[in-house]
Amino acid sequence: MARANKAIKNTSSVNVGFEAHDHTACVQTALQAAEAHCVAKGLRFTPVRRRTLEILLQEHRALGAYDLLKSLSASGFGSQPPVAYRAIDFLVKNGFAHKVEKLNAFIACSHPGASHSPAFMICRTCDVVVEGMSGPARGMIGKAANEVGFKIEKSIIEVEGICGSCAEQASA
Amino acid sequence: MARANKAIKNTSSVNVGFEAHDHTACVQTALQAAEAHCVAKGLRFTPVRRRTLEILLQEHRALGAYDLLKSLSASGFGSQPPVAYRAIDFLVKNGFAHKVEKLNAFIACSHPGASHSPAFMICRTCDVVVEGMSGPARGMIGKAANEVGFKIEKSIIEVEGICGSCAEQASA
DNA sequence: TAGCCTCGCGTGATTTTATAACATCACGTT
DNA sequence: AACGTGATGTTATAAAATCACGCGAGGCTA
Repeated sequence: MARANKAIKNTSSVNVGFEAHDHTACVQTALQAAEAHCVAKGLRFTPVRRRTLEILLQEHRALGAYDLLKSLSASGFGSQPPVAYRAIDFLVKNGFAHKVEKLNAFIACSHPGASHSPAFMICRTCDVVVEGMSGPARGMIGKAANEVGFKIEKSIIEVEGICGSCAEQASA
Repeated sequence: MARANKAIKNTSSVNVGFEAHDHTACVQTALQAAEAHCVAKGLRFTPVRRRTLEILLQEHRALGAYDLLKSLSASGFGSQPPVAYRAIDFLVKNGFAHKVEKLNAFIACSHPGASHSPAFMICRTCDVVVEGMSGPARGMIGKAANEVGFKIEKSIIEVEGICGSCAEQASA
């Protein structure tokens, strides 16, 4: 699990770090927001699903399905892949989490509610993933799509590179 | 191999179809261009690598590594995964082919030479993949990256949706 | 030309990621 | 209580990717 493990070494994100960021509270807030959303939409925010989102929120980084599965089974849920994949599917379908295709990994949504197409910046050194926002069907690709009559439904935008802190360390 | 097989049913692309498009010639041209590029750069365009590119060019669609492997072994090359992956790595590294992350599949480059960041349109109905062009680090994500000091090295842009011909069929 | 080095290739084995298929259980409806 | 639906759990398997080892062809130096 080279790639997945590589991600583990980094726990903070570029957004966190200064003030002591009450992560516990922010996780709770996000969970409550998700719960409210599910109630409103008639979705079942079951224990596995809730716990899965909680793990993603706590870790605050992209986790592989099998990393999640490990945590879930440690939490008393099933230990077989479908347990994790089904929970992930639910979260992704409903916008609570996203898949980072480049990493085959999943991350809690940073902009819940805001119906958005996510765009990820992935540091190749520390594997931190930051979610920016992006409108769908934009730029040259949107134009190209129009020209050939292609109707964009979903866009995947992921950029790889080096983040600010890693760049500093490299030049230091 | 659900996803990979699904792709098989479509052999043409939105770019092909009117005139009888001499595909044999266009494959040969592309191969010769690749060969020339390798000679110029001191790269070894070996038989497996050449054949791998040839297959991708002939098929003119995204192929999984194991689809490629099957063709390669049928052509007299090795039958184990590394055979395909090593050839693919070479082609991707040198810009002769691209990986479509969303499909875990590979496709010959449509704009060889033009040092570009590819952008793919993927039809969810027929799985045809069309490569558009895109400058690196553009749009909102480029802006967001600047703001947080993230240096973009490579961008992955893939949009999913429905292509012109599939849309027509659906409405017919 | 012999010795050496590097790189590409072939193979076996394994790891990582993802799905299929099927039984059971909880819940709401009738 | 009977039923349908959807969530969960399990076994098994498929699909995608990598590791590790050895061989051999080509260049290089001596």
